[in-house]
Amino acid sequence: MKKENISDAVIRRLPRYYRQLTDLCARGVVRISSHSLGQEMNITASQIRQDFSCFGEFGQQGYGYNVEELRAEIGHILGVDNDHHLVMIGVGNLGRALLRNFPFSQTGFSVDAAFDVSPNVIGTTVNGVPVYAMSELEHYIETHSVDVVVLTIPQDVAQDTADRLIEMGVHGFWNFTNVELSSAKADVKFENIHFADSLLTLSYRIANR
Amino acid sequence: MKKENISDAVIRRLPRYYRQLTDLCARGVVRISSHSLGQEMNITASQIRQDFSCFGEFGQQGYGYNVEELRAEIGHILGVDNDHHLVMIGVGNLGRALLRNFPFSQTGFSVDAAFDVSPNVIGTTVNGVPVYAMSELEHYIETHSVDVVVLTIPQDVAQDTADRLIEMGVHGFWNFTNVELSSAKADVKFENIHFADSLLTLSYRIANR
DNA sequence: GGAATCTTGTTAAAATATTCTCAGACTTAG
DNA sequence: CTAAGTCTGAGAATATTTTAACAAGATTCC
Repeated sequence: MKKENISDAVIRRLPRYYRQLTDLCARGVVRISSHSLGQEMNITASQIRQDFSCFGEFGQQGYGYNVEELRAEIGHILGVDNDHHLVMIGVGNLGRALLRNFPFSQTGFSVDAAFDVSPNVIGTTVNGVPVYAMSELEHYIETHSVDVVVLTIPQDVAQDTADRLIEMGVHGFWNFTNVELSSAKADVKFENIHFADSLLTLSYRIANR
Repeated sequence: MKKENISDAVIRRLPRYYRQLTDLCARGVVRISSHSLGQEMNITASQIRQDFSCFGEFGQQGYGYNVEELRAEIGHILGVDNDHHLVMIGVGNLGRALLRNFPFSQTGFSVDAAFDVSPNVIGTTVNGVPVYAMSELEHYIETHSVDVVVLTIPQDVAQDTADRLIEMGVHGFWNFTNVELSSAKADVKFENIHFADSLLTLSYRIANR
């Protein structure tokens, strides 16, 4: 039975399923039951079936799931076959590392442009992505379709920059700054990578293990 | 009433409290009630009080919380005043970006060394951190105290490397590779930064907003 | 083809997490 | 000093998430 509102907990597990299924594909596994998938992932079979059932019926009784088919379904749910357009704001060490290493295309994103304030990088390209001056951002957004903006900028300009972009209609932010961004508009989505938060939870857990 | 087992959900909120309190400190705010803190953070006052009560009684009826004091308490719980030792394995674009930008010392970590296989970086220093050959890793770990290892290496060597290190007594991993690491030992803690998972959840949410 | 075995999707139960409520302690203002 | 107002921490009530149970469909093996 398809569900209307999918909980955040479920959504956050989807990429992990997708990864595992990609791996199974690569290993040539053709079919898998929720039970064995659960064993591999250290998740209960119940949870897996419950999760999948939010989106449809992908399995067959007595057989299990076809790995390739299930992978495609979850990929589709996550939007890996979309053609989302993305621009990066801030081409410092982190921004450059992402442009060079991260497989954007495998996740359904094409990186069209990057922006920075530094004359050192303006006019260059990083891994084929042209770097423009921040002053050109407004015009760029108005004349191109941009689904997601990656924020790898200093934290003191993060909220202001986001506000400007939201005003121009951007509704997806991949935020690497150490601040909690927010918007009055409910359909603007923020996804944060908070390095410090992550390391601090590890700090807590190794001290209290 | 202090609790014995703290849930993961609570632990993951602590760094956010810490960040907000740091900000309040900087703004010169001396006291704050759970209610107003909740308003600023978009969290219910109940949840805040419930969370804090897992660790002790930090507030005062009729007054609220002393910002500086509460910040210190939470910092202490998270271990920002610890002196954890950390080494980085893999000095590619991402590793370098972290070494250059991430404020390790503010989170209670000192970065003592980095390791890589590439002759181009072995023998250099990045932001004051010496880069050694991977072949020296074993000896280094045996002769130094290492609490956390940062893994910024290719995913195909991630689990093997982790296994070697666990064998040598490392029990904290900050994992940036796109694989799920695991260990039979329960006191080994993994904290993952899965970039792709993060972007995929954003992809889902902008498509289903 | 038929019996035994699997395995799903769903519903129910159990476990967790969040929110509500309120007595009692403290603060502030007069 | 007193009265009115504020705010915490704890316990109770909800809500959500996870796990268990199971009927029914499908597969496999003989």
